[in-house]
Amino acid sequence: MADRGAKLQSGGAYQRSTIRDVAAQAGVSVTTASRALNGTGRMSDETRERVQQVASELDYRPSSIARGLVQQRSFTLGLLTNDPYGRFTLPVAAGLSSAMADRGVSVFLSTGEYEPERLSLNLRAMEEKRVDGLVITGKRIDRGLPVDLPDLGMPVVYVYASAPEGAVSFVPDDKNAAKAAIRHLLGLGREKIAHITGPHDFRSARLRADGWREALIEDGLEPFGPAIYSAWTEQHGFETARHMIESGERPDAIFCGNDQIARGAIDAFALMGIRVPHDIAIVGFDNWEVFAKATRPPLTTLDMGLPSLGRNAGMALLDLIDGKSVPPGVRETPCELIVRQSCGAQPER
Amino acid sequence: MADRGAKLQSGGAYQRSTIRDVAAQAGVSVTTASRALNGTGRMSDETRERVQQVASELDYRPSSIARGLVQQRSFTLGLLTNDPYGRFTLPVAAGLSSAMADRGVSVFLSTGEYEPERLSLNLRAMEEKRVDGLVITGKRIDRGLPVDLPDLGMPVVYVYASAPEGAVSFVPDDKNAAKAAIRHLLGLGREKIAHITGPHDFRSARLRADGWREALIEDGLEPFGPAIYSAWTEQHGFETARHMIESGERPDAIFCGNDQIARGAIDAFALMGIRVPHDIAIVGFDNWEVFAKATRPPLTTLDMGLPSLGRNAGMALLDLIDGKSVPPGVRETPCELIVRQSCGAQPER
DNA sequence: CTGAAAGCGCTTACAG
DNA sequence: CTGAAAGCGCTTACAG
Repeated sequence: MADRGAKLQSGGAYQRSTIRDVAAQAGVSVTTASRALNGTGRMSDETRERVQQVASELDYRPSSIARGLVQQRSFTLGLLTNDPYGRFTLPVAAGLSSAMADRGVSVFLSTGEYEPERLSLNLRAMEEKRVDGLVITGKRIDRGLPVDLPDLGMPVVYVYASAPEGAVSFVPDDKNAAKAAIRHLLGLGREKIAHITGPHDFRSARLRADGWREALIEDGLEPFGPAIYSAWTEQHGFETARHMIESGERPDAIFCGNDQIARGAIDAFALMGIRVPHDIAIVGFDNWEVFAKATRPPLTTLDMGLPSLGRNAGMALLDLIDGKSVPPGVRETPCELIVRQSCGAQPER
Repeated sequence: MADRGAKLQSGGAYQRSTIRDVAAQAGVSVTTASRALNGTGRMSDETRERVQQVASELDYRPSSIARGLVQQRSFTLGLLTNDPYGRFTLPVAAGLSSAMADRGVSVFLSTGEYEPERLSLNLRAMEEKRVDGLVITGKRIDRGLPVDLPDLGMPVVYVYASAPEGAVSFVPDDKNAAKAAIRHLLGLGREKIAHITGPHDFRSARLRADGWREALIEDGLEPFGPAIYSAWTEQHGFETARHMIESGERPDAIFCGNDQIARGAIDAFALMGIRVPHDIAIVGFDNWEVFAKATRPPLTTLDMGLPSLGRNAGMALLDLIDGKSVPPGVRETPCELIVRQSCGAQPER
C-alpha cells in the first residue's frame, strides 16, 4: 500500500507519511525518530541511520506547519513591495529568496500599492501566516510605508526604502558610487564633467549629485554647470543632451543619474554626429543590462548589487529573529563600477 | 496586562492572543468562538457579534498554521521560477499574488535555475511548507522543467512555460496577437509588411511569424520577404532594419517580434532619416513600457496581459485544490493591441 | 540511551 | 443553540 511513502486515500489524494510512520517502520518511538531526524539527542549511530534510511525510503517530508506550531516559528518571511513591475524588487527578492532557501526559510511575496487598505490586508495576511519577520522594500530609498507600521510583534528590516528611526535598513551607497564614477572619468583625463539626473525630490538623485560635485572638488575641479534634475527618463537625457550641445560650451563627459537618461543622451549624440566616447564620455547608473548593453556603445555604469542587498537584509532579519542584536541604522552598501565602452576605457577582461 | 491583545512575555517578545483568550473573554467555549469567527454553525447574532467584538479588541489573528494543521490545507501556494530578473515573472507573480491575497492565500516565491539540484531543493522546501499547489513559470513558453516533476501529490499549473501532456497551462495567444497587429497595419493601408523576430527555436517567434503570414494571406497579400529570425535584441532590429533599407525594395511596415527589436529598427531609421510612421510603420510585441513609451515615436505593440495570466492560473489552481475538475490543456489567452504613434493611427483616447 | 505524555492553536465530529 | 473532547503532526520537558 505504501508507495513512495505516500498512501492513496479514498479520495484519490495522496496522504504523506508522517513521523509516526517513520517511527513505526524503524521500530522506535516518535520521540526518537524526531531526534534522529533533527540530529539532536544522543543515540547510537546505528539507530540514527536506520531512522534516516526509513525516512528516505518513505519519502518522508517533515511538516513545517506542525513543527512551526510547536516551535512558534514558521521558517517563513514576508517580502512587502509596492514595486511589483519595477526593476528594483525582483533582484532584491531573488537575492533574498535564494539566500533564505539555503537556510530552510521561504519567503512570501506580498505585492500591492502602499495605500492603507491594501497594506493592512497584506500585513494581516502575513500576521495570520505567522511569518517570522518582514522585509519591506519599495521604489525609492526615501519612501517607506505611508502609515506607521502597527506593532506587529515581529522583526522588520527595510531594503531600498526609507525606514523609521531606529530600524535596520539597507540601501546602496549612492554617493560613493557617484564618486567612483567621477574618479574613473578623471582617471581617463576628462575634466569638464556634467551631470544629468532624476527629480530633485529623490534622495538618490541628490546623493549622486553630491558625489559628483565632491569628487570634482576633491580633485581641484569645478563641476561643469549645475546638476540638471528632471525625470528618470530617456526623454530627459535626450533633450538635455541636445540642449547642452546647442548652447555653448561642451562637456567632455556626462555622468547620468540612471541608465535611461544615459541612453537618451547617447541617442541624441548619435543623431547629432557627436561621438561617444571620443567626443564625450558617458557613465550611467543601475546597470540595467537591457539598457546598458544595448546602447551604442555599451554603457559604463554602476551596479547597486540589489541581490546582495536582499541577501544581507535577509541575514540581518534572521539574526533579529534569533534574538541576536543587530545595530540599528542605515547600511550603505557599496556599488560596483561596471566598465564598458562608453568612456573609452578598455573593459576589463 | 493585555495590550492590543498582545502580552509582553518575559523575553520581551509579544505573545499573540489565541482563540482561548477570545473565548474566555467572551464567556463562550472555544468551539463557539471558532464558529462565531468563521461564520459557521448556528448561534444567536448577539453571541456571534460579541465574540467578533472581543476578537477585534484583542487584536486576535487566527493562526493559519494551526488551522492548516487540522484542515490539511495551508492556504499557501508556491511560485516556481527560473526567470528571477526577467520581465515575465514579476508581472505574472504580481497578478497571481494579489488575486490570491484577496482569497486569503499567500504565495511563496521560489527562484533559481531549473537545474536538478536547485530545483529539488526548492521543491522540497515547498513540500515541507505543505503548499496547497504550485504554479510553474519560466522564460519562454516552450521550456518547462528539465526533469520530470516527481509526483508531489499536489496540483500544478503552468504559466508561460511548456507543460507536460495533460497538465493545465496558460500562455498568451501569440498567433492571434500577431494577426491583430497585421490587421491593424492593413487597416491603415500598409501592404508591404516585413517581419523581424527572435530566434527560430522559440515557439513564440514561430507562432508570431505564422500569424503575420496568415493574416497577410487571408487578406490576399504576400508576406514581404521571409521572416527574419535572430536574437531578441535591439542590435538585431537595428542591423536588420538598416540592411533592409540598403538592399533594395523597402517595406512600408515592419512587425517586430518584440519591443527591443522594434526599438533597434526605429533607431536605425532615425539615423538614416527614414520617418516612422510616415515612411515605415512599426509594431512591437510585449508592451514593455520602458521601451515602448521611450521610442521616438512611442510604439504600438501587443500586451500579453501577464498579470491576468498569473491571476487565471491562480484561479485554476484554487479550483484544482478544491477538487473541482479543470479541463487539461493549453489555454491561449488573448493579447491586447496597444495603439501608440508608430503606425500613424491616432491613439485611442 | 529511549519513550510516554503534554501541548502548540486551531477545527470538527459527536453528544447533549 | 452550545460545549467537551479528540486530533492534525510535530517537539520537548520529564521520567526512567
